[in-house]
Amino acid sequence: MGDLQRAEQQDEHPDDPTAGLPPTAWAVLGLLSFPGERTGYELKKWADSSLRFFYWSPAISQIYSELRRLEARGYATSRRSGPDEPRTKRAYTITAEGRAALDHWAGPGHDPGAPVLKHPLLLRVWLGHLSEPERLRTLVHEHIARTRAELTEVREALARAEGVEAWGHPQIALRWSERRLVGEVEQAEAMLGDLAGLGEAAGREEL
Amino acid sequence: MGDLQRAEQQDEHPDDPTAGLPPTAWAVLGLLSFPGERTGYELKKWADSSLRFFYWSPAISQIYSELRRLEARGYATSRRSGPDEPRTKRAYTITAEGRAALDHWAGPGHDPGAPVLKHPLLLRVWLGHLSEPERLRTLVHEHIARTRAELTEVREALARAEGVEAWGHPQIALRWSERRLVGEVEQAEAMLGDLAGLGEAAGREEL
DNA sequence: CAGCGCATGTAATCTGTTACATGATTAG
DNA sequence: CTAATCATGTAACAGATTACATGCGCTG
Repeated sequence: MGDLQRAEQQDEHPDDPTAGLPPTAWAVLGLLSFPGERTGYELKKWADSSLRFFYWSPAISQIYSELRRLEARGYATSRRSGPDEPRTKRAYTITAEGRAALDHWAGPGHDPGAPVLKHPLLLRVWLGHLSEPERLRTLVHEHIARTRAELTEVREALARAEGVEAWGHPQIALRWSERRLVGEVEQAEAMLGDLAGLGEAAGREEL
Repeated sequence: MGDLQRAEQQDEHPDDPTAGLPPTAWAVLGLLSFPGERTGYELKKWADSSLRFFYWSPAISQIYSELRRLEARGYATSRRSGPDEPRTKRAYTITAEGRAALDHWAGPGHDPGAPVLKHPLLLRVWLGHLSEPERLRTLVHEHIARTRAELTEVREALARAEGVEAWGHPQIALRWSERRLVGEVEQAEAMLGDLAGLGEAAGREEL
């Protein structure tokens, strides 16, 4: 919106410890805030199986670099796998400073910001005058199929989360995602109706 | 998903004229595909008032650079305002090549790609163990208010589009956005219920 | 004439992806 | 033994934003 002239300064006080980290860093640190230590690779899988439903999944290389950055800031520490474990891997743990920073980030006086949606299908529909009506309908059907597939993935994730102690909030996020995807299918179906309506109107004119 | 190892090659044939342009460029070119010429500034306002509801609004400086790129490719031409008009402005028009490229982009054999959602509120809910329950509920309420405000904006845009000839597809996209925002409010309200459920469970344990 | 909105653009920077390199372990 | 998967990283690049600079025209 209003960035025609000015950036709308998310007024960060100069000593705001929340400043200077992109949302991805907070997401990664958030992943670490659950009990236990984990490697970049594990984090990526976690992100793929839950974060991505409401907040996209960063590339693995980015996760590695965010982890290094968090460690540089003292928000996390890492440990190479000992000789007991077979593999050369590096596991990260959140530090007390990291927790404090996260708490501050989650605290009041800090607006989460508006959601961003990039929906390529809708871009295509919006420019629908460029496509064959048939083509457009196919795209919408494919989208419905893709969304249904995602829905079963969410439900699987939900089943896995069911009953795990202290996972209340992640579960709520997954339930939200489930409802959202159900809505997405309904909205796509409604749009199919609208598209048919357009076709009819055009058809009538041709008579 | 699958980008742990490999990029999932959107197999672009080497001579695909669709290749080499980011989605934003197509969105801008799409904006130009509607009759008439327009300036970067106008494009930005257009994007803010409709594109952004389903496909985010690029920064004004990016619009300017995309326009220059499109012109360099021969997909658009520009014209400085004549002495008749008061202001020094540059208006862009799509060329025949631009239309051809857009048609190809919109054509078959070219997957629009999956929608991307970045929902900071859900990131916060997901990490809800870091916040006071009260704080979380406030955030959700603020989000509902913001969404309702957006909803009236969509409806205004829809009212403006109503009746304009040949705006059928943009209208459909706006109607989709309207339904989506209605869903967003419902889902946020449902989540409020889930959050209350968590609180109750915790409350019971404390008895 | 001061200030705001219109209008265009450049430079620096940051975020994030893709491609590539490397090696170890495990399943068939 | 070989292929797949695990695991970590680097380098180059692309996409996008922010900050900054500039100037005109209109309104009060």
